[in-house]
Amino acid sequence: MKSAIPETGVPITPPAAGNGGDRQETSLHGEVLLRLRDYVVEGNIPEGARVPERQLCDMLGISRTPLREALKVLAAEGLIELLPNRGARVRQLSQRDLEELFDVMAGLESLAGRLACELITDEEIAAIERLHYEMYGHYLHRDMHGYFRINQQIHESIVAAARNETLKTTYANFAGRIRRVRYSANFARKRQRWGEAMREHEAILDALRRRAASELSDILFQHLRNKRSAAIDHLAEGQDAGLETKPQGD
Amino acid sequence: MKSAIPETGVPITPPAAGNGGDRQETSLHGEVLLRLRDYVVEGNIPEGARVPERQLCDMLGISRTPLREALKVLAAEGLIELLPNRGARVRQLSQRDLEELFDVMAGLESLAGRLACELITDEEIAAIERLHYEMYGHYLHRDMHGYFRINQQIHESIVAAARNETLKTTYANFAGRIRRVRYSANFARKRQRWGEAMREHEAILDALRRRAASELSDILFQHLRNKRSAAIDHLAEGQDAGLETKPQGD
DNA sequence: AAGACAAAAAATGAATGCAAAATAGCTCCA
DNA sequence: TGGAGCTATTTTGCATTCATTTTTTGTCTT
Repeated sequence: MKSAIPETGVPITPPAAGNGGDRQETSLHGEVLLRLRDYVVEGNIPEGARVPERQLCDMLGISRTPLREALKVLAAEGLIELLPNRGARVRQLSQRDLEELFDVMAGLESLAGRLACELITDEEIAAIERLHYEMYGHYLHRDMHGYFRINQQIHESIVAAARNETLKTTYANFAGRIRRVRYSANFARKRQRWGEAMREHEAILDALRRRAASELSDILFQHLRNKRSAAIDHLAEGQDAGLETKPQGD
Repeated sequence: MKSAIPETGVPITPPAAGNGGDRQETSLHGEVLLRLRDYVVEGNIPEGARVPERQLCDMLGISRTPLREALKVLAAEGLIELLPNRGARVRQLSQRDLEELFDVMAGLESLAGRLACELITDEEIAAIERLHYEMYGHYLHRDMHGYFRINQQIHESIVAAARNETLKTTYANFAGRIRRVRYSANFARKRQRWGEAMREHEAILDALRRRAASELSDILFQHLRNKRSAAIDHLAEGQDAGLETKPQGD
């Protein structure tokens, strides 16, 4: 068997027992969609690898119909590619694709900041401040993992403060697309960039406190632009060195 | 028959003859997707109306499998809703939904402007200038339809100048979602707003000439924000007056 | 022995079939 | 006469089946 998929599969619903989780998710195909999306996003399938439907069906314990529906949706989301008569592959992101994705993310966060300034409460800002100082602590301790976790929380808080569900959903979609590279692009050794990022975050917080929408928008865009450069650089190095974007646990 | 769909249906492929169009689009489901998307976007199905699968199948001359795949994709795109066990409905956009969508569009155009400033050529700017003056002509002649057509071309040119296919696709997606309301939201009577819009467009062009990215970003956002207000106002009036968003030809 | 052709096997795309859920239609009762 | 409850029809969700297309494998030719 030349399977490209590691055998991590667990059937979706223990064949006929009540589904243990309280997730009221109806419809098999919806469940399949969630499962498959996570499965792809988390990098369980090698990029560009062909993914036989049958195998996924066996893995998920379903028939091809709902699976194919889910695949179509994932393709529309940009996570996978569907080649006519030749099956599905995990979409391979070129450097250009990544640049584009980062830029769109930058635009979305920039927008989020702008909108957030309109209605954000003092409490929300205070919460972000707390996250900021927590992140600063991780920075001082050189705790990369903790830093990144809080960093994401800050950005998500800003998106949440924009009070725009459509934006939030779109943001989450794009975040999912680049999640795998994001992991590997933690500019691990770029100490200098790290310091820069901290300063940028201070500027973000400052602009947010003053509700300076336009300014915050600029800062966020530039911040993400810099992140993009760091990620692309890191990735390019990694590729040159032959390092694959290996999936790594959360 | 209580059909909600007007009988405009033409089978996708003249049953067994070679497909007349040179559109090499393979795969029935892809064709169905395009057809159905247009069909929905153009407002052929009343909002919120239930749409039996069978009827769409008959209309398109296909079986339910590819149709359902297309429906799932359209749902993921936000054009329709899929209620479990209760079929598909054309998504009804609340006023809040529209506000959110307009804001996201504003963010995307704002981003497009910012990016465009980085690489746009003098020729591209000249082309936009030509469009601008053409639009100005329509403005002077109070030719609403022509004005709007060129207006869209200008905005699309800016998005194109951003040189970001991902952005372009995303933009197109959102544009499709609000297309039906856009038509009806031509702030038809708002002469004052029209003049404002023209002035904003001049500012856009000015910033673009100077490649003033940040400034252009602000102007575009504000421009779209104003458009949003006009659209929402108009729509609210229309609803009060009981005017439905009736589809109108291109 | 290498490449080309052909047949077999497998995978995809779409249609059909079947069970469960929802809607409608109808009867019966207050 | 109006409404609650039950039955019948329709509709949805998923599995299965069938027809093409692709891929693989084996053989033959040069």
